[in-house]
Amino acid sequence: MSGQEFFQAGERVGVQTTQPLDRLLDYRAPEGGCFLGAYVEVPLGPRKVLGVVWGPGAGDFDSAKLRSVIRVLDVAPMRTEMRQFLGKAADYTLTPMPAMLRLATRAPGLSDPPSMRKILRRGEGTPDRMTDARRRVLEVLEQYGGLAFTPRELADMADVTPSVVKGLVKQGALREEEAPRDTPYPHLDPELPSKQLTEDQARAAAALAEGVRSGRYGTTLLKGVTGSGKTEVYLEAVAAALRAGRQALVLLPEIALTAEFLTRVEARFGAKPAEWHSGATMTERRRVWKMVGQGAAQLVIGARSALFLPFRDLGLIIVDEEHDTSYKQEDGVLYNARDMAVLRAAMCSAQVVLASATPSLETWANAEAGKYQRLDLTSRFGASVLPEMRAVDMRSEDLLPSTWISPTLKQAMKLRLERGEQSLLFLNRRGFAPVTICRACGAQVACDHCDARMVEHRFMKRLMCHQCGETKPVPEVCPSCEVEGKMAPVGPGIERLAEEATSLFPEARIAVLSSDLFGSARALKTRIEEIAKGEADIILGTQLVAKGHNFPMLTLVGVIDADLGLQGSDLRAAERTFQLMRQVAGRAGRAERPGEALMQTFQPEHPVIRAILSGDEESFWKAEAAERQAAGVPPYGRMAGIILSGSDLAAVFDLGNAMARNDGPLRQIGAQLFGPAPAPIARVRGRHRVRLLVKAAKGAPLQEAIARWTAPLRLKGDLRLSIDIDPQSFF
DNA sequence: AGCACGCCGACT
DNA sequence: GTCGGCGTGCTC
Repeated sequence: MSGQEFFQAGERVGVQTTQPLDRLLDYRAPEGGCFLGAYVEVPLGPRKVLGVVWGPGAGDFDSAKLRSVIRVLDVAPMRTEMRQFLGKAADYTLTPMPAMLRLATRAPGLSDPPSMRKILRRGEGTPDRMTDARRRVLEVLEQYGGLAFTPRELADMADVTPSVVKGLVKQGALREEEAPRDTPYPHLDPELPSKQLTEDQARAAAALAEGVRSGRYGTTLLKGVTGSGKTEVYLEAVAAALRAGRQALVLLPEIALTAEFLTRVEARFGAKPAEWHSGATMTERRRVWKMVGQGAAQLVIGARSALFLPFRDLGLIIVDEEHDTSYKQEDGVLYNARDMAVLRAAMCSAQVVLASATPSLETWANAEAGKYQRLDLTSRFGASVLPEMRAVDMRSEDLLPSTWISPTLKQAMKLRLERGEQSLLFLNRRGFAPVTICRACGAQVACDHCDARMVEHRFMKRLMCHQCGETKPVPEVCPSCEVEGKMAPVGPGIERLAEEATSLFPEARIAVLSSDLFGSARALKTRIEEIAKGEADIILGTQLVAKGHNFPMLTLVGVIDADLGLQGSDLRAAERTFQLMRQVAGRAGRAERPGEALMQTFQPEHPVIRAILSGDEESFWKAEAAERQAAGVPPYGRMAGIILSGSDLAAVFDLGNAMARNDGPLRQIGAQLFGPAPAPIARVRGRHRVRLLVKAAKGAPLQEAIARWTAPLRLKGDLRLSIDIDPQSFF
């Protein structure tokens, strides 16, 4: 490895492009030369493509055919640590480098010259007639000293029409200038007063700040129940990073949570940070990407893809709600943002904080093994006890068919209504009914494109496939036996539960929180705020409600089906159920009122249910860890999923069988191979899916073996293969 | 990823 | 004869 940082014009450079070529291509450095890591535009066949100067050229390509870099883009070169990070992430996830590079260059207009806009400053001239409106405009400029504004901003601030501003320009009282459109983010001030921290919080904050000051890599599990003030604590770690002049990144699992979070950041640091998520506009994304690279964005709040932003000096990554399953990217490049955060931090000597009330077993085990530091926040504001948690044994409850609220739960809800308090019912099933069945022949309505059953959504009067989004009307006639009027909804969905709650408590104000009932994150946020203010008596929610909202009037949580997720072959089912219930249960009694959590279950003696009710988390984790260790599954073993797909089922299976026969590389590392078997969702959008599962010992070189195993394959026709290292979901 | 090249079946 | 299907290979 040469330590060369700059390449003279005409020198050979190796360029990594975003095109799916799994190797570097040699080019000549452009006129004026280029730096290592420069983002460049290069000719490839008849096209111009985006690339990054990855190193010196290999020199194995005919000089006569060598072409030149077209131009160097006007952005900071990619840092060495970023190239290393992308390389390691590619190796780990078995993702081709170009796909990795595409993740890191997801900024619109990257190759465009910096976009300019018109701004106005105070000019030399004085207007011939000084009107009231004109005076106001000039006063605004005076007030802000040397600052300049766009005509629009200036007109708004002075409360005049744009024509007044235009007039002043004509008179020479205002001067027009061209300035870059992408401007630095406002300065964040870590010295503004923080919230008063409890002793517990202050101790944790100090420990995190010390880690940040060390300037070294380190990962900390910050564990604290809902309401223990995790956010306040890790914002102090952010403050420490800002003081050290380094950048910080906060990853949030859900876009819906960012708005509330931005307000808290503003309160602590005096300005809003940069925001990175799929909902942001093109202009905003480009600004974030460029400013992050220049160090002109000190703090970024973002979704998992923010990990691939070109930070100039990243000193801290917070992964909030680290156990959240949405950190796992499930299509395209398959990666887990939590693990990639740790990798990235290791590459740039940053600290990672994994915050959660209910950490994933992986994180818990890493802390247990001493690989991560662990900080516990135990005290809560107000009442310092967990809610009272009880199981409702559904075997002895007297329930009418097609109803799901037990008399015990109903009684508890009635009490809350009388006291003017809120109840929350949790059911992780969207729609009205999960299954539509024919009472004549027993057939279930399935999606025409996938094998998933279709879910009735009564509010839109249609059936919907939660796999592909396909909808169709509820059939009058059975598609299978053609008998009329026998189609019936079976099982509970959140909408149906709402119907039941309405009939039980006709006077109550009922709010339903389900992702498909809201058009935008904003609408959802507004509704959540209304509910927090007390504008609902009964809240019905899916997964959404388990995500850390504060409802002060809430004193009862009812889990409609605690058994959902306990059964099934997913190795993380028990963990998920545990996390979900703990988190939902944590909602109750956040303010002073004592809370109660009721779990409806048909198996109250199940170890998971018992562990949750006992309130002893450590014993749950230890039991679950022992079970996983015995089974040799993550985090005590390694797994990878191989999904094969294609339109011809037989061809997909043939490929799977051929792969299973030629599993030499896997056997060499002592790995086991399961399948091929139809993937749990065996058909998606008309494509058949077959799954192979690889299981290996913890220390085994799994990626290397899979790479050797799959490398010789030539995929014919529309066959596709995707590799999922550390699969999260088995669906 | 695109795009050209090329080798076979179905037409003018 | 030639148009066009898409399988195979190349791009510095």
